[in-house]
Amino acid sequence: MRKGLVEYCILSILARKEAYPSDILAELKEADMIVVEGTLYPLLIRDKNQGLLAYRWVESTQGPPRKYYYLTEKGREALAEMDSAWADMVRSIETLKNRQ
Amino acid sequence: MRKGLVEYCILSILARKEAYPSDILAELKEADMIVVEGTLYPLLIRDKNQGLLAYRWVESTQGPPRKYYYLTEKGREALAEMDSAWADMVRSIETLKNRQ
DNA sequence: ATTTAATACCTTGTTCAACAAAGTACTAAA
DNA sequence: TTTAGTACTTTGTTGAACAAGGTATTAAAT
Repeated sequence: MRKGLVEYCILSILARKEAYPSDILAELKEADMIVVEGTLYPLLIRDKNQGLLAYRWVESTQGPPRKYYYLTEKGREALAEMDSAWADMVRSIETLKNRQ
Repeated sequence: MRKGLVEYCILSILARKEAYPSDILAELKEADMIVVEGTLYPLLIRDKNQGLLAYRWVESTQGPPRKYYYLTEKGREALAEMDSAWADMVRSIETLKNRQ
């Protein structure tokens, strides 16, 4: 019911611009959301296999080439549903909290 | 990181008034948060064993006696931390979403 | 050339919240 | 003394997230 928040965050990040894993981890960290590599990589692979994400190789001047991930159309649709589910969840909590 | 939202909801409900499981399920449902018995009962027992909740038996006119659960002082402290964690999470999502 | 350090990516095994699908026990009315 | 309704419990499963490793590539240092 409320699993997949990390996935939601990652799709949200990639909705703005393509990024490679270290970029994503850095953005999550800036938002005070600590996620480790062992969580991120399998998640990216899973979403790629489901057709939500795709990637392209990009050469780096400071090391090995990087996998830049970006949202597919299917990924944007999935994100739209997650936006809705997240809004529902926030509303649910508010409902519970504001009840007298 | 973001597990335990059901637990958060239940403690929030019990922070207002004591309740027995069916009451809790009804309140969750009103807030559009579907939780099943198989989730609720073990969770109540777990939190009771951790000292966050306690219960008292109350006779019912329509069936067997009920376990009315209520928050302990330790439970209120735990809830305060969850309030903070939830606020952090909402803030994190907003941060990610509002970035240009 | 060869080692070292940094970067990038990947894998295996574990944990535990939540769920599914049962079951048991008690109460009251038929 | 069944039947139906309510209340509570248990066992097994799933899967997101984590912990703790590993391999591969690149560039700089030796």
